Amino acid sequence: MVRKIDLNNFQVARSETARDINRRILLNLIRKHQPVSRADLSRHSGLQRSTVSSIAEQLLAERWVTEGAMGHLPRGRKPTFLHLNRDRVGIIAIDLRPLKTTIALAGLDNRFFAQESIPTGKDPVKFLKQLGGRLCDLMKAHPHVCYEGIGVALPGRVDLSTKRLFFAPNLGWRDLDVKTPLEQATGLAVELENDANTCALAELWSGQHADGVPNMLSVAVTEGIGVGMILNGQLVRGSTGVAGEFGHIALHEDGPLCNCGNHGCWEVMASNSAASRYYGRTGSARNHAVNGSGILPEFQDILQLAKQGDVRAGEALDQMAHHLGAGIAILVTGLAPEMIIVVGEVTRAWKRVGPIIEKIVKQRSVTWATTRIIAADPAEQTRLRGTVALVLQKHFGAPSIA
Amino acid sequence: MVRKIDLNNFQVARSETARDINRRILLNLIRKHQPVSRADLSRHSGLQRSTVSSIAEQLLAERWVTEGAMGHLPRGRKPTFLHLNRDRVGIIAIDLRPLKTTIALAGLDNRFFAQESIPTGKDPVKFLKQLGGRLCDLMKAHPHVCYEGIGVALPGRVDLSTKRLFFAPNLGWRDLDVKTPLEQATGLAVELENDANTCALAELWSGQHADGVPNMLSVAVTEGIGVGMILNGQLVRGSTGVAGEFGHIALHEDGPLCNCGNHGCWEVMASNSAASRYYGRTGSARNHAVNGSGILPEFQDILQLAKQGDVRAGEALDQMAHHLGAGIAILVTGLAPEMIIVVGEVTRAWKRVGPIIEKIVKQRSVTWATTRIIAADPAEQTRLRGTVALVLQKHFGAPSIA
DNA sequence: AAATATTGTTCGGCTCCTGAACTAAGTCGG
DNA sequence: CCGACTTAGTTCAGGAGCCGAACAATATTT
Repeated sequence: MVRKIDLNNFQVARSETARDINRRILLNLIRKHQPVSRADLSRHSGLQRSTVSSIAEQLLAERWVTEGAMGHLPRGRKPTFLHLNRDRVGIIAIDLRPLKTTIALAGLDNRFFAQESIPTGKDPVKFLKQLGGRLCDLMKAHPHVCYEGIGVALPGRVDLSTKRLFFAPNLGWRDLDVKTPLEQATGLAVELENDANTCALAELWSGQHADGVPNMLSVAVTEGIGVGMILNGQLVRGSTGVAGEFGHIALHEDGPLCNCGNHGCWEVMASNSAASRYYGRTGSARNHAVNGSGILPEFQDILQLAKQGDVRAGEALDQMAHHLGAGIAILVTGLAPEMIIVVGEVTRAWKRVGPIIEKIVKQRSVTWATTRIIAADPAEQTRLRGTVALVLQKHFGAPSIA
Repeated sequence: MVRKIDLNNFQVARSETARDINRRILLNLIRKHQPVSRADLSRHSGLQRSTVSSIAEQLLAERWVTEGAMGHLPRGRKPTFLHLNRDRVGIIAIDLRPLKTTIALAGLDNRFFAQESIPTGKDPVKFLKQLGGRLCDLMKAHPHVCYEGIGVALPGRVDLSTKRLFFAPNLGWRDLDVKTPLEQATGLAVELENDANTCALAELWSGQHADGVPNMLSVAVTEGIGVGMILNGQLVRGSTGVAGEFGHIALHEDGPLCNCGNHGCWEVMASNSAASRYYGRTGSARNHAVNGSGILPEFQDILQLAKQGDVRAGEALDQMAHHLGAGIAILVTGLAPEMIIVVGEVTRAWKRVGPIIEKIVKQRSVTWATTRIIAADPAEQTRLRGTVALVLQKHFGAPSIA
């Protein structure tokens, strides 16, 4: 895929550029093949053994990698293995959701060695102050970590240039600076990203299905629907950062009214809230409240009921799945990714929902054969892992050249 | 935009890599600012004057650029201007459309200095043989050109790995090797690309509106609808090369039957053929044939009639525009490009069609403000210019690194 | 013990960028 | 008319970094 050089924003190559490029390649190869010897790296990369040694020396000095045990070969000198230095960096991952906010501390190996959740406050300024305090506590509790940065997943789109949150519909927050308060509280660089985008990043950088997959989409289903797009191996954010709002494309012009002002948007037809609505309507009674908190049941309850064999709940899920499939069919037809990963509570009923989606997509998309549709494992904490990837990208991503 | 390094397909940096990168940057700067002095290039690029001189020397030796007239400054030594060597390369551009195939010979400056059209034959093998013969004639007629390659725009998608044409619905060609016969006839490298993609490339590389626009879509409206996507400054081809088939997303589940087997696809609702159908239906008479060749009038005739004030023709165009807008609204909402360029005969009635599209998009897309919708100038031969860009990309595109 | 295989290091040679010094060629002010 | 100043372009030493060959280290096999 040839890219046009952006003459308004490019980097010329300096003497050190080659080293930067090769360093990143080796870092990625070590990440993939660890533990791995210098000689193996040379073979994998095509670089000379001498060059690999030189770069390895630097990486060791910078503590990105460590030398490990000796290997064993049928003949010849034993290789010394290199692997990523797990303790080198700490990344603070934050998943800010409408109800609760999760904070975690991750190492280079994408494993979390601390995690806590707090309820998300309504007042953004107050809450960000509280969150900043929590982060300081976390850092004080782990003083020997070399902190690399903070990644935040937000339930809304982030302005590419100002780095402010445009609008988070389910929080009611608008044009908010999330970055500065957290940076001032912690002294670390903060990277913001839309939650659907972080899901896609998570799958790209640490997914099980994503090896060598340059085109993949995440479909994040909650109260709304957001899509994260990885195309040609990179996140697509569109003009100002608002790409991915497929949740607001019109599926049925005469459908229910959406918050956005239009009728029959995908997320009105296929989100968790839609399922709640379907449940309310299927029977005759409208206020069959389950948890007593409102007129319509929470989506969690519908999942629970369906599992227990409740027919109405099951049918609500089926309807939701049908419309999810209709939207995904559009994505498959238009973008033909190798993979689409569905994220959200709905995956807990994947045995029921998955086949319906598959069926609709096969029916409606000419190009269905090119795309695998996969449910994200809820245990994998896709959002959180994505924010880690967001921070690690800086070191492991392709260098920004030309 | 950080890209993940593809460990199955990467290039390490060698000593010459820096030169390759900087050479491409300078080549692009010369293209943009020509005529331009070495000193100016140094300022634009940030490279040392000595480095610029060294690279310029190479480019002169390779005849990519030539030294032109002296400039004039209020003070100091006169600069010698550099500009692209227009005569350096010849690119053969081929636009293969269902009815006619256009062949042109272009220089580095995107200007065509020879052009001819032949009717497209029904038998692909026979036709490709004939086309190859024509190409040889063209090359013989211009023997002093240094031929760089052949770019072909096809009315169908091309398999990324096999480079074969998957399927061209309006030609009825299926799984066809277009590349080999043309390469054998001419001895030149042949690049194939879908016509919607070439339109997008044309706008990216030689468009008037595309300066510094990394995200843009082309919507190619003919008997069907194809979309070409430039995202993050590069063509998105999807899994096997079939991305962009937005023409086959379902707009109305109960709409007319499409060739693809589904109902209410965008291209059934908004293509040239759709307008012909609307024309036939608006009045009571169905076979109001205009050219006498069939039951429905050609789209050309509808445009003509509408221009002459025919109400039915105008209403058919309005309907078509309405549905074009509905599809474009989906693209704007989901991909939020800076720009969408509409290509096809329909742009000849843009004064009528454009405002309707704008209106629908504003109504339906939350993100409409981020996107300009523009009609391609038919005189600019977007398809042909795109195939030239396809070939030139190899030299002017960002280097494939890491 | 010698031959062979494999890992990892050292070093000269090459490419290429930087930056300072230098040459070339113009304007301007006295 | 001439020297001061300015800008364009070239030359050259110095340093970063890759390559490739030679070499040292270490293991197995004969």
